[in-house]
Amino acid sequence: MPSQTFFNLPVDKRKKLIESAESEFIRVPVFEASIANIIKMAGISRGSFYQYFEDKDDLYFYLLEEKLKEMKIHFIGLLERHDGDLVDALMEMYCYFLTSLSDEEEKKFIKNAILYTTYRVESSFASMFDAYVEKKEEFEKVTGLINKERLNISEETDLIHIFKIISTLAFNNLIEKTAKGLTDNEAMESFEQSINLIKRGIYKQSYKEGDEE
Amino acid sequence: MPSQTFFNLPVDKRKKLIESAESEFIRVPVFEASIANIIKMAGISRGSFYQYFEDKDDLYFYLLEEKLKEMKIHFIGLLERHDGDLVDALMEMYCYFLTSLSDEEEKKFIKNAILYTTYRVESSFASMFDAYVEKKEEFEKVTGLINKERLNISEETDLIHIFKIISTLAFNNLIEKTAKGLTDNEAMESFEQSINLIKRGIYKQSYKEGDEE
DNA sequence: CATATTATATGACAAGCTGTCACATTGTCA
DNA sequence: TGACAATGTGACAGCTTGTCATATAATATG
Repeated sequence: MPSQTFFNLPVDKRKKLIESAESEFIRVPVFEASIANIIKMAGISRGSFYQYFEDKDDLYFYLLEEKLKEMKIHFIGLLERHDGDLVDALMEMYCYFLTSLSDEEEKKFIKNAILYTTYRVESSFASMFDAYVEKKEEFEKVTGLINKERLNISEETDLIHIFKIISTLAFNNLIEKTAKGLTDNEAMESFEQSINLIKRGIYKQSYKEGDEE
Repeated sequence: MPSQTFFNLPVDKRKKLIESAESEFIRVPVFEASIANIIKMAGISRGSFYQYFEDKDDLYFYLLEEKLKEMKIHFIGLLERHDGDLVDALMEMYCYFLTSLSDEEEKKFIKNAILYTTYRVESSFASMFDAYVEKKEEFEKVTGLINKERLNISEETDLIHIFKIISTLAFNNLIEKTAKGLTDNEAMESFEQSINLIKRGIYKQSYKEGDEE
């Protein structure tokens, strides 16, 4: 987390610093980004930088999470609009995310995040979908909205697993899209095909029942 | 790829170099690993290092892929042993991978790979499961072995999607296990629960049919 | 055998990076 | 005005990487 000093900064200065950082993270992935570049652009001294942030990562994850914050807000609304259909809501969520990456710069930022994703980056993205799993009350607020009638759930934990499966697939679809340069449509189609498969099950009903121990 | 010069090296020297590199990648993740440390341990000069490898990544991915090579060999055998059941074969594959990470050092190496996974690392791991998708003939050799009767496939591409879904889930399970320090059993259980969900489908049959457009 | 040619090995080096610290400046309150 | 805290500064040590002129070893050729 950035220090209080950073948040005490006059708006202009803070804004300039953030913009400088963004433009550096647009240029190259985190691990290649240079603090020297950022402070040069922002016109602050090296010492100041370390007064605001612990290190490069501290700044980076602050930015990344700020960018993802507004995404999270949408989810509950989407769930209501889809009559509690978890899958449909998550799918539109992902679609919204894809199309909201409107300008080129935003896309490059995400590309640098995605292609050099570490566990921590993935967690940030995952929390866009399942932040609710962490905080019990938030989670229950969401599960209350979900139409469970529709889902093939036998245990309590199944719901969490479904959450995880879908967000994992969404995230992986994003990586694939980014790496292979797919269009939004191509990515969404591939995603839909996967989702349809797991909706209806990858095993035929007849075999399944006979096979299960 | 390492240069020919590297492969021409006397066995002892090459071995020592590889061991030095391994111990550095066990100590810290790639992006923190220091070439200086590796060459000091291996007793070679800086210049030589750059005659063998393009850069740190070149060495790293050479090592990583060597480690994964033997894993791939198992897969066809597993598929036969499971009467062409794709899911069961992939599951045992993953289980084998987990338990084969026997010694502590091997585990640390993988941990450093997993927690600082980039797209390239993920691709290396993915290729353990779906290398076959890339090479057409290899792929057909494998698909020939798969019992498709059992699977809920309507389009040609569904099979590839199933491959991808399962390997994505396996990889993500590995990340989760590593990050949260789960035991092999805990990880496998969680993985099985996810797999069972997608085997039978996450939507109830009745709703599905009525809902689909 | 001697010499030419190619392959390999070396470490000093420029240019870059990070995080720290003694010090300078600014702001605030009594 | 003085005193104290908050903030800003850039030189610095110590690390990093990749290059290159040079030295040595190995092989081929007349």
